[in-house]
Amino acid sequence: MSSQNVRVRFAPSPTGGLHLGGVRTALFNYLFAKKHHGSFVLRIEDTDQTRFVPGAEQYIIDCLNWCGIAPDEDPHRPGNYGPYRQSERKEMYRAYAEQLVEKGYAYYAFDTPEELEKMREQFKSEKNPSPQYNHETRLKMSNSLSLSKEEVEKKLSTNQAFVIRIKMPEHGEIHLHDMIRGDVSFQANLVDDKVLLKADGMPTYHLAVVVDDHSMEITHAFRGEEWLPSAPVHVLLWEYFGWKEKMPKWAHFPLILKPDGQGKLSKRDGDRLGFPVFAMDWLDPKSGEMTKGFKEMGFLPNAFINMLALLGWNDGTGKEIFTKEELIQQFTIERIHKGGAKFDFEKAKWYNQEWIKSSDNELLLPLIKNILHNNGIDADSKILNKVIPITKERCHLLNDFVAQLKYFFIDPTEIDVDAVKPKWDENKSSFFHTLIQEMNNIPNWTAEEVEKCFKETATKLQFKPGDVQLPFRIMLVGGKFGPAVFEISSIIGKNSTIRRIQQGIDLFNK
RNA sequence: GGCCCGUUGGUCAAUCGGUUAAGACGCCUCCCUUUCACGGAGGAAUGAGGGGUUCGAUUCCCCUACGGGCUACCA
Repeated sequence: MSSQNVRVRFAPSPTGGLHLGGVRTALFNYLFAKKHHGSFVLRIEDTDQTRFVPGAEQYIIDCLNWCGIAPDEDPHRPGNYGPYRQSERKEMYRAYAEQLVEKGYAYYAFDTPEELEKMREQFKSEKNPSPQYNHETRLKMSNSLSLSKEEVEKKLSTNQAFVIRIKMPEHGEIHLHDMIRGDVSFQANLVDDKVLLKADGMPTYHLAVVVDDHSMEITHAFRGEEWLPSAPVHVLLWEYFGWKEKMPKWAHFPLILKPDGQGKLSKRDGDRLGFPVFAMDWLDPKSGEMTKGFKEMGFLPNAFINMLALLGWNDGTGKEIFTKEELIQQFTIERIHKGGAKFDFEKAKWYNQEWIKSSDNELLLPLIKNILHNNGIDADSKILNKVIPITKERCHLLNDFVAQLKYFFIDPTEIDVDAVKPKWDENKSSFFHTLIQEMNNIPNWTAEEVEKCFKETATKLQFKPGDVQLPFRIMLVGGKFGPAVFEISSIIGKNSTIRRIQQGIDLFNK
């Protein structure tokens, strides 16, 4: 295979927020394309007009952009294979479907939804709870196989609604080579006569995916495992159209599962367990409901894709932190797992923390500044530059910076009184009074000077510095956390330090 | 029910017939630190079950069990 012309596609339907699993599918496509110097295309599968959600398409593109895996070709940046929305390709599908009917590989079916329902009721049994439209039942239904030529002509000429169904063979096996799973085979007669063209003239996924992958010259078709059962239909279609030689190589990715219980991870699980499932905030235009995204939750895009890539894939060395470039370099479809993986938000946060720790100030500063601003704190960049490096190892999420940084800019609003009060007495009170006086005499307000002053005062009043250091920290910070106290004191300055000590004394004396 | 896919610690997972069955997250202990974290050192914890094949199976095959997906004019 020539590496030059690799073309892969991510083909979501614009029906709502972009799910983790969707992003990972997009990511694997992207990595594969980039590794082989090929093209990554975004195709919008909007053939179900009843499920169309305005804004969802742009949202998907926004998500991919945020992740840093923007497509090379999409509806806004078309290449030579447009249109990139299936709704705009509508005309071509009918001709292909008709072509199949002519060749005898498909047929017209006139059954109404009610009739289909009736059939399913009628043939339903304990042994067969969901009867199919297949070689066993199709002659009992209303279609161009069961009806006379005249009847069919009449229905067609009177514009009676119809669909086109594939006529699955009654014998033989259909083989498929999956890059992850190897050979997979299906009994042809066990697959039903799937609808190819719907009554509204739109194709179903089955027709569209084959026609479009062919006309867009897709070389590798990657999708979630949920598509495996219908893969034989697609393989057959490639054959029936006479395109078998150009059929893309397949790979079906394992599913991302719920952390607890079992089943596919859904948006509901995120709501229930308190973590995001969508890449970015999604505002449903119909319900007005807002669903949290990884971005807004405080994830770095590189951490997000790193985490996703390692959910079901690894390079075999035990390495876990990868830049996007490293992922592109190391990625192979064959090393993707076969089994589904339960999503673990704790591990996801660990990835983010690793990325925060190793990210440069230039990258972090604008993001943090913005988050602080949204929390009512307008932080000075000069101070932020000093303070981010000494607090970032404490943050799993970008939003954690609010708590870790707040006290550098404003006096603490919540003070952990309980950590001090039990051991607070007259002597400590007077120590801090003295400390204020001594501090007033410090000419150069540096961490070293503050520390020296603090310890000398403590010794002078016969305190072990450690006994008064915790109250000092709590006065400045509000709680038992943060970098070295004297460092903090030096950064917030003499005035703020003294003010907070005074406030602390007042509070603890109460 | 049928079809398809899967199954190594709580979770993510390495191993491509021979290992004391890696590593990571989480958890626990200790060290560093008179805060929290980072860092460091330890610890508990894994091959679903049964048959084969083989000198030797986590690894290959079969069966069972379990889990998941699909079974729409949705993708």
